[in-house]
Amino acid sequence: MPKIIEDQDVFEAVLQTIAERGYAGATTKQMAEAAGVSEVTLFRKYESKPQLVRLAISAIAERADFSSAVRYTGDLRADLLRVLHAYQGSVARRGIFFVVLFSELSRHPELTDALDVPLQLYAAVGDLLDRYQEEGVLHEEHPLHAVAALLGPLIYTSMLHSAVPGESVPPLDLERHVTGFLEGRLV
Amino acid sequence: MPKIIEDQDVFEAVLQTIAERGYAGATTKQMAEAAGVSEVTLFRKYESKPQLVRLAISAIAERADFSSAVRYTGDLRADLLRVLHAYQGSVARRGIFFVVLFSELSRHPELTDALDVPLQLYAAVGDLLDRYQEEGVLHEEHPLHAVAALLGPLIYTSMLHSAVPGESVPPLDLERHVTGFLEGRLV
DNA sequence: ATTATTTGTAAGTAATCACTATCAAAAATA
DNA sequence: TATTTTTGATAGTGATTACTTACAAATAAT
Repeated sequence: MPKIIEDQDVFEAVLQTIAERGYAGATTKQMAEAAGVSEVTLFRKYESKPQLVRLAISAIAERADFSSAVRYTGDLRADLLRVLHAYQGSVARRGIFFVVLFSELSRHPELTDALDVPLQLYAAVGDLLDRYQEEGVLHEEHPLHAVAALLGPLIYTSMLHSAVPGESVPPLDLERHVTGFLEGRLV
Repeated sequence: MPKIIEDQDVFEAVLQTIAERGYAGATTKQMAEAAGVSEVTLFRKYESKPQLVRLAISAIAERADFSSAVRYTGDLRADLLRVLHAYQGSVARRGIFFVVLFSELSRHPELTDALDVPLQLYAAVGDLLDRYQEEGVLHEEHPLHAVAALLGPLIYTSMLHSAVPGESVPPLDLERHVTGFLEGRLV
């Protein structure tokens, strides 16, 4: 009973499984089950586990299209909000996937190139902030530190959210977060 | 050639190994090697892998003693700096361990109680920030969101640091970070 | 209707995992 | 010195891993 297998669906299931069990902890059997596909098909079409994961990451990165979200318009607040919404929608939403990526994949040499995807995103956000610094709108600091202040709390929150299910940790209010980033929290 | 095995050293090696390979990815063989101890000894003394990890986490939590770092003095800036230094020194320093803890250990039911350690720390920091909010010194927001803004960037930076070795990502300037947290980045 | 393609099932591979049993050697204790 | 305790080396357990082979069945293309 061959059905048409959509790569996109398989990739989605793969990333979901990794987000839940970690890269080493996620078995190809689990991935196949999550994708509703036979394990054999996974190897037939994608060769190996690292190759499958690599393809999945590339696919999601293409679809996310951060490059269009990270752009300069002169409206700092709007630019930051757009970045945060894009990040929230496509990265933080996948639970803790990128955290796992960073903490585990860097040790798997055949997968380290997958790290380029988020690293380039962070660099792009850094460039954006750097431009506003040069304009004198933002205080001077290492752009990557500014990126940390902007995206770090999102990662932290999604981390907490995945560890403590329920409503004890409400989702970040992005507008408020941008305000805190720009104007601080002092009354 | 029996030598005296110090639990503390073994625990340190265990956490180090997990920080590097993830919980599922860290083998008992690797842990034994890192500790300079035979793998058999690990099982003789600590029973099983999850038990060993549980003991290691408890031991490090006891030694860290965050409760003395998180306290109210009325000097907001000093209180925040003290918290950040404590966090940087004992958590962020262990590479990415706590991130791995959050992303993986929540799936291993026998280890979930280890999550209480950082969760209680975050709650304590939240209480501290909440108090300053009630005094009218800080803007009102969900305390855990304020904690995210305070600690999230540290986690993000240590994540980047472990993924991209070298000097491309300089360590966070904690004083500057507190300033950004309190006063924002707008010129 | 025939063929080629795609998938599933079943079985099995070698490697690795957490973990155990056995025995000898080194140190601490007496 | 004699004895007990602690550790290491070796070998092995069954389970699970990523991955393969072989064959049948379902669809798509012709």
